[in-house]
Amino acid sequence: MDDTRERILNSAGEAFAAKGFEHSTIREICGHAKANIAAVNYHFRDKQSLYLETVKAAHCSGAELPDFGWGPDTPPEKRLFDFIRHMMEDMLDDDRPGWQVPLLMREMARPSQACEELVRSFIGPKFQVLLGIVSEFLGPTASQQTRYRHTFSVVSQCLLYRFHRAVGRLLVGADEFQRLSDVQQLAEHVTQFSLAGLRAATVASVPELEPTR
Amino acid sequence: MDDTRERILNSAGEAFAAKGFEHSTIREICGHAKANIAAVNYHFRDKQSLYLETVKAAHCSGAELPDFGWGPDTPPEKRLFDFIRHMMEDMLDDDRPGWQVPLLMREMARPSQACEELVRSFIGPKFQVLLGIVSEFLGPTASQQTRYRHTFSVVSQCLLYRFHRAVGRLLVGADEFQRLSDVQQLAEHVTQFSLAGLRAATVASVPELEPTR
DNA sequence: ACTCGATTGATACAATTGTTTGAAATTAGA
DNA sequence: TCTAATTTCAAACAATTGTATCAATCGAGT
Repeated sequence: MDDTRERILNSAGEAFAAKGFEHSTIREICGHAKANIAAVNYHFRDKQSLYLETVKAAHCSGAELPDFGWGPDTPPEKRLFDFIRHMMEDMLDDDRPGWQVPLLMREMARPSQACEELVRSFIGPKFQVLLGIVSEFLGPTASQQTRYRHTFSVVSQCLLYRFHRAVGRLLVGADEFQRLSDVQQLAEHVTQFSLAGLRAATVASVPELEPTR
Repeated sequence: MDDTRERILNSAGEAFAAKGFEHSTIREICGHAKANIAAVNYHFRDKQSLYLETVKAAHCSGAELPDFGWGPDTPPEKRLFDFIRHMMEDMLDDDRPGWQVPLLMREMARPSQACEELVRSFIGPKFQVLLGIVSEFLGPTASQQTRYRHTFSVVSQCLLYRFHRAVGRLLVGADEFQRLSDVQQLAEHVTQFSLAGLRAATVASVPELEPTR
């Protein structure tokens, strides 16, 4: 029965997500998992490999690309909002069970060896979806650089409220920051802000079609 | 002669900036500073206090609010661009001497006890400047929440290229990401994108001027 | 029931690290 | 020059941590 492996993986996930790699000790992980110290050496090789397996498990069982129920006639505005809203929910909903998302956030904040596969199999696909949506706004004439820049401009707004939470709280006060982090309102704001930016880029790239739209 | 203190502070700054708090050892710091191990106990109290002093020194001697030479008639568009451009230069210019900025970036990425004063005396003032510029666009009727949200939307775009550099490189390729990180072009893009978002908010807050879409 | 591989368990090991200590050396003031 | 405070130095301490060892235990196939 390979139950021990699972227990350790789970306990390690919690520990790594809560306290990071360095501050998590094998003894504590195994203690919480009711396993022997040597089990981590047997089932995994060492602490580093255990961490890699943990990250891998996180983005496998973790949040997957959801089916938004988009049809071919779903307007890009709605796609953009859905995507942003989904991303916000994933990142900002704190009282959600599971260590997976927090662990991935931690890995993103200070990338290690595990980041490469994380991007390839988790972040990358999502990025491509957003890149597609953004490209619908920019049109076929936009350069790849332009597409990238605008996509980054959109995601960056989502990332801030998670990755600079501490700074945000100190800047505007904890309670105000909490209010600002309301997923629905935040998604609406980011969508509106980004829509304007995207449409402006479209206009700018086709100078002869100036304002009157 | 209190030269040893300075040498240790400098050496510690380099180490903390390069490898972080946990991976920097007192022995290595003192070795590089040609000081005795016990000197850090004598001049500072312990490793933690040394780190706090290092961060403090970083944002004191580090980048200060520059004089942009703005006059009372400087248009907010130019102020916005100047601010963004300055922020980009501070964060993205890698081959600049000094460990100060990298250390502050590290502290922002994973805030510790030192973050509080960092925000108060370094980030806060800059944030207020941008908040003022943004408010010029939004007008006096905008709520405080709206001001905050738009300010965050602007800064977030700047932060991404520094704090998610590793992910960005993996997403679009190292060379492409390098090209995307060109300060001048990037500042222009973020300014354009943000200008559109800010102007759209202004329009939206005055419903009777709705665009005929 | 027996055997062999897989798994678990208690313990020891080696290395690192932050911190402390107390004596020596240096410096500054009278 | 003498003295007292400041600063440096080498060494050791205590605690932690990842890893390795090797015997004990378990489980399934024969």
